[in-house]
Amino acid sequence: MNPFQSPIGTHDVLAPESALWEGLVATFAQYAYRFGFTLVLTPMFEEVGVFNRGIGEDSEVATKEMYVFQDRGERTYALRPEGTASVVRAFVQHQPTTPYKGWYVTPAFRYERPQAGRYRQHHQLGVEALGSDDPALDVEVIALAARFYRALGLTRVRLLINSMGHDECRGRYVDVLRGHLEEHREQLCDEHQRTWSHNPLRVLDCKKEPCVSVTDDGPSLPDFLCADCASHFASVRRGLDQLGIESVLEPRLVRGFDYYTRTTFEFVADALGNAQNAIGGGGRYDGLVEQLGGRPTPGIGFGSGIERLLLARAAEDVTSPLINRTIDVFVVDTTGEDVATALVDELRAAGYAVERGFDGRSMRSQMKLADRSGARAALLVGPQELAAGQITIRDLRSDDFEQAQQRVARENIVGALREHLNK
RNA sequence: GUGGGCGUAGCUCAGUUGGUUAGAGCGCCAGGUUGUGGUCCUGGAGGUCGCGGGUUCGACCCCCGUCGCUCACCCCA
Repeated sequence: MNPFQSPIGTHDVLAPESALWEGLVATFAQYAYRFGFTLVLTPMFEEVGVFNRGIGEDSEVATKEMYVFQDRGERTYALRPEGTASVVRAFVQHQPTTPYKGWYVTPAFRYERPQAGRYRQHHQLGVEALGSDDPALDVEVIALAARFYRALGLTRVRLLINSMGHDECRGRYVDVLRGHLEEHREQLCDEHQRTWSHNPLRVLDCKKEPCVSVTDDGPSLPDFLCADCASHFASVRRGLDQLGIESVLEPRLVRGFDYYTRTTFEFVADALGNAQNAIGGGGRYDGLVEQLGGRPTPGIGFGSGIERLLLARAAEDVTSPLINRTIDVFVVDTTGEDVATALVDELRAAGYAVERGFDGRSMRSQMKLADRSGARAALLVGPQELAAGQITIRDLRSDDFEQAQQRVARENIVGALREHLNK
């Protein structure tokens, strides 16, 4: 066994799998750009308050899952457990003009026991839109996610949606819910018998039978929306309908972070049979900017887990690569005269992806490498070519030795290769 | 944090009641073809059998501990 390996719950990603990551991120960048979002980069760690103020001091993530540490200056930091809080902190710090729309891709860290689709370091891509409470913006954010998933080739994805209202709606609901839970507290599962009073919304998330039936009979969140929130929610749903994006009202959907207000949503991949089938989620957080010290500013965003998106693609047997990472040409040089060194440089300058043999390997050996590289053509330089000032272009997709290769003058190689590859 | 399964070559895995030098397939390297890949043939490299302790004349195998992987609960992406 090696003395070192990647930490628990983390993974190295090498080719060819890494090409899927590249393709996924490139696709997301393309869609974010189309939707008017610009890239935002923030530190991977923040003062711990940035995170636990927003997501809730006593949420699961804040209490037991954060990677908290002290630096040498005895400041207390945490590795980011999710993407939103950092972007909002940066928004408050720099005060860009609104509406501000940023997209990101980032690792996220949570200290938990790993299992399928759940890691201590996972990766999210997402967007945040700040400075507008227009329901059309909610629709844009959700549509971006939906269009992106479709571009990945995912078809068995459902959108669950709910509205939590603003503080007052939510407060009234929580009061009534707490009352209901108190009446039926003996019927709750063991864990929630202890915690129902502290955070009643969490009971809605519980999948155990007793809690499910108690909350089924209880008050429903959408019934408590004020006129404004109800009409906002109706507009969001109407906008989604207009775009042909199907959404399923899920009154129990409250999500894990405390900062959510009004629109909340979650995308689940039905192809993932296990419990980790949420591939993305998000919502509005109209109070978060203020909580992090800014002027009252509404906002909405979503985040999506890269690992789960890839698992969902695999589960749906989607095989499109999203991006091509095979090389174009492989240079085989058996002269020992460094012909390849200048040749590959010239070809690369012309825009080709080029690999070559090293270590003075035999022609047979280098041809094997050429084949394995996936290159469409090999360029051969041996003593004969060197003496004649020529290069042999060898087509690697052909099995006809005579037809498959031609000699061209060294100085015409770029043009000849271009012509050859275009055939 | 709790529970199940599993740790043997780069990968996927065999390994007899505990008995000489731990094997296979794939992959890798070289050769057959001193200038030609993808097929075929031959050869080679590569292992502290996760780690530590114990039982035994003898341990990959049995026992204890530990670390890791994995799956599930919980929660989430």
